[in-house]
Amino acid sequence: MKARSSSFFVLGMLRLGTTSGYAIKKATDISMRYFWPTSLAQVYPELGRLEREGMVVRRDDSQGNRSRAAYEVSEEGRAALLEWLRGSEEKPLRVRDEGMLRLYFADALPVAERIRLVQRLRERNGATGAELREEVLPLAEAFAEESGIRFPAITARFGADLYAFAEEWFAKLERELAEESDPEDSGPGDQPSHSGASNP
Amino acid sequence: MKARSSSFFVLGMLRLGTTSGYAIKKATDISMRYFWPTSLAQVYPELGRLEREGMVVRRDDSQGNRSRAAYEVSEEGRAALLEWLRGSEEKPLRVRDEGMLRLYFADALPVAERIRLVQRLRERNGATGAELREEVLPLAEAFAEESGIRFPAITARFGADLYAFAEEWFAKLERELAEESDPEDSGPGDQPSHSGASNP
DNA sequence: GTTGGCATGTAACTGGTTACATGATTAG
DNA sequence: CTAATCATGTAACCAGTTACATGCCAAC
Repeated sequence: MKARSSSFFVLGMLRLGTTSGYAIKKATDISMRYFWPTSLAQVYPELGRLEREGMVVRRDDSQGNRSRAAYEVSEEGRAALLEWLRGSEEKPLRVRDEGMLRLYFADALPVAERIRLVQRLRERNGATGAELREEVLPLAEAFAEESGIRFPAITARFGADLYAFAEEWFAKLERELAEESDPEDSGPGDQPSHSGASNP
Repeated sequence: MKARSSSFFVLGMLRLGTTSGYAIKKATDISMRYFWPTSLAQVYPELGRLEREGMVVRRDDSQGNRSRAAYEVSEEGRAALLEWLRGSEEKPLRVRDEGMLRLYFADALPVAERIRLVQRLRERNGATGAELREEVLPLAEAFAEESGIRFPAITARFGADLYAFAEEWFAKLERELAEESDPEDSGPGDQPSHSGASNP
């Protein structure tokens, strides 16, 4: 079996209780899209591959005239998943993000627009954080309660905390840039020294 | 001109003072690889496209027998970059990471191995954080000092802080899991209730 | 009766990586 | 003298996305 992370993604979702391709996509959109977005056009061929490799077994689960497949992870599939989970060398978390690229080049913008850019970046992180906190975390925690499966909730929590951190970080940068460009606006009696190597 | 982020990446790097394709790749490896990894096989064709579109001007910069091209951003190129930097709707920062996938499915592992997985994830974030803190940040700050261009350093700082946060978060999770599975190991007089919805 | 969700799949395209191919110059 | 770095590019491949194509069923 070829070691594609997408295969393990599907395998893992099946082991978590989802049975059909459609269900995998739906469940992912709710809970895992922040760290592993996917599409149906990826899930279906992957299920086919896994079946051919004997990692999953397909069974018909049609309801009346509406066809549906139900997949089950085979013994080999379980073993492969476990082996992958144990896999030792962890590649670094790599982000590839257009927003960060904009930040990197922000010197090209006039000061006021730099601040607006930073503000937008703060807002988008805030929005993602809120989604995770308010929508996916509660669901993941409910799932943990009823099933005893805790790591989906832990993952959601990490996402919520991470994006909250990013939001705060950008909020702080925003304040600092605003203070620099507009010193009179700082608190009463404040000497707005933009000097010392303050945080960002 | 087609709105590919890779075009703006190259455009931006040129505006930052790098002149050749090779130099762009090298500079990226040092400073921006954490948020925008790239390869020569992407940079060269991109430079070609940008030239055909009139965004950059290629000039020969060969040193003796060693050929080298030097690109300069045209007026149109500068305008396009600026427009892109201003571009309003900021797409959410999307991560796609195998490590997080492992975390999500970690319930399938026996407890001791879950902890080891979390430990590995902590370590990889720590390693990336250290690289950013010790290698890229100093360089970016030196560059800021000599050029007045600050946002590369700000970006590096964000990366350093972000990965440090992630490291701490996983360290905390690691401690909590260890305490749960091995209650005698907790501090003297500690009632190791694994109950209350503590952080992760 | 028509919109939206359930359900499955394929085709075309895009963006990116690794490997290949070549050659000059410099540092050890 | 040979390994590393500078320098440019192409070809083959891979993973992922969007768009297309089809049809059932429930809700409004």
